[in-house]
Amino acid sequence: MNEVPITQRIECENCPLNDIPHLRPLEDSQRSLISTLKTGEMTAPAGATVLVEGSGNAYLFSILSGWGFRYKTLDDGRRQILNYVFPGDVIGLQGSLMDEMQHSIEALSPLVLCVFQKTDLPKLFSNLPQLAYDLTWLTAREEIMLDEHLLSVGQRSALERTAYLIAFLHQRARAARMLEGQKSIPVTQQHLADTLGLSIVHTNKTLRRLAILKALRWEKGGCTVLDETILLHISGWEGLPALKRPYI
Amino acid sequence: MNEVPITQRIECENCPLNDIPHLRPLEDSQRSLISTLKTGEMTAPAGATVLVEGSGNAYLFSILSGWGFRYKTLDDGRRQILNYVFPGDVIGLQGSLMDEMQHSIEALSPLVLCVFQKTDLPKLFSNLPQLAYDLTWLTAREEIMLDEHLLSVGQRSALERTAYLIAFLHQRARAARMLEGQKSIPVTQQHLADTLGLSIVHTNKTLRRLAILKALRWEKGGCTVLDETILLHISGWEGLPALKRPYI
DNA sequence: CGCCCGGTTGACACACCTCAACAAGGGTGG
DNA sequence: CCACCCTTGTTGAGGTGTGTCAACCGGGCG
Repeated sequence: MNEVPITQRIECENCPLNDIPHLRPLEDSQRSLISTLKTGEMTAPAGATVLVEGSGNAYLFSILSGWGFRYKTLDDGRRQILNYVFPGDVIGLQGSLMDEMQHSIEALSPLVLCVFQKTDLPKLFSNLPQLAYDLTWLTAREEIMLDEHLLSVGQRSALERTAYLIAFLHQRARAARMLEGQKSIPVTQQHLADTLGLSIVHTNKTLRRLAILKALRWEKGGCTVLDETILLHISGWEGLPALKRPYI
Repeated sequence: MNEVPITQRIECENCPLNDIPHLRPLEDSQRSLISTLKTGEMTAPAGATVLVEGSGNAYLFSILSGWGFRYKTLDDGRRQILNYVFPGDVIGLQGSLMDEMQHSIEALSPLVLCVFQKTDLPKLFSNLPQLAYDLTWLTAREEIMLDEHLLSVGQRSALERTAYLIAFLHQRARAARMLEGQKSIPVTQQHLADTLGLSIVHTNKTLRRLAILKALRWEKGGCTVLDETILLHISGWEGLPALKRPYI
């Protein structure tokens, strides 16, 4: 499933990321430089494993469309979902900077990925300092999200934690314009449980409490946020900083 | 306590970091360039808060000596320790890249910090691509550690988690040459509890179990690892990748 | 039709939390 | 020098949040 043919189809001028208001627009000169680095595209169906822990993959990807998640597993199968990935996110950087990936990535919905060669990374730092800066910015932003997840799993109760997670996914998805047309967040309760560090049964009961509070509605294969204010209030989370983020 | 006088005392050629074998040595040209960016030094006594969540600090620091930790708190006082910082680590990058810090940093032992101006960061990316690359490398490494912490807090049992944390601190401290002369890890059980997401009482009982297994010994104000193999075995952790890491 | 997957619910178990009391230092002030 | 307090660590008893087990439901799909 990692062997999907790589072909270039979308030109960078028509990149779907250009239309997402949450992303800081690229200058034309930057875009043309990026387009020289772009190797091609890759698609992955929902449920596919895009990157595998322990592998030393040769590519760096930027997500053009779709949902996915990063995770690690223990030997006996316990799985921790670390974070979710959205259009504009860069994945595979670990495999490019270090020798191998320390986590895996799986598609939640069909993914379209923009492919770069990991060997171009030093070139990017030498020739495109602004893009290198953006890349570091994105990595620092990932750290901010992980910090909040860790605070959540370590200190918040099941109800607080679940409210936080749903609000987090809602904010990120909305920023990426992925909830237009009443679309819901495409996760199973097992995904949420593995993110929260809770059992699936308790996750279910906690979600029902939030549904009774009219904070969300569970639909087949996903959930829809009805009242983000309640979720933020329950979790005591302030929400993501409203920064225009760069992309590559 | 954030107002310790800033003065330059140590020349970069005599930087204590040069002597730590775990760090990839700088080339002379790099070191001289860094020395032009170095603004001075700052010291902080044990227990001092070096950086505060929500502040937009003007500096970027590299740790020359001492132990510290990063943490976040909830409104009602619950605290989650996110990670520990060691000599060679860079802190304050969030305040430099974004508007403000999303976490605080406190000194566990007296800290000596090397101070850089945050406004020099774009200059560093433009003029010193290798150092910018190293900075990104360090950020990616921080992400790897956070991923493992999250896996730990989310999925591992109290015993597994505690074993992991002690082994982790031991490996990092040893790499930084901070355990020479029978020195122990200078944390209280409250620190460990706040890292593990456990109560202090249960942390105490779990540490005693590990002590009975002869994996560690608790001493006044810290712990000493007696048998790292046991800790790794209990936690099912493979240890930190043995990479020579860069520093700035 | 029948199977499988995802979601729901109740009963019960247990890992971990809270409360509480105490011990051993270390620091400080008289 | 002692007296006192505060911090840190230790231990027991009992409570609870969350896990485990198990049964069932509905829909999608072969």
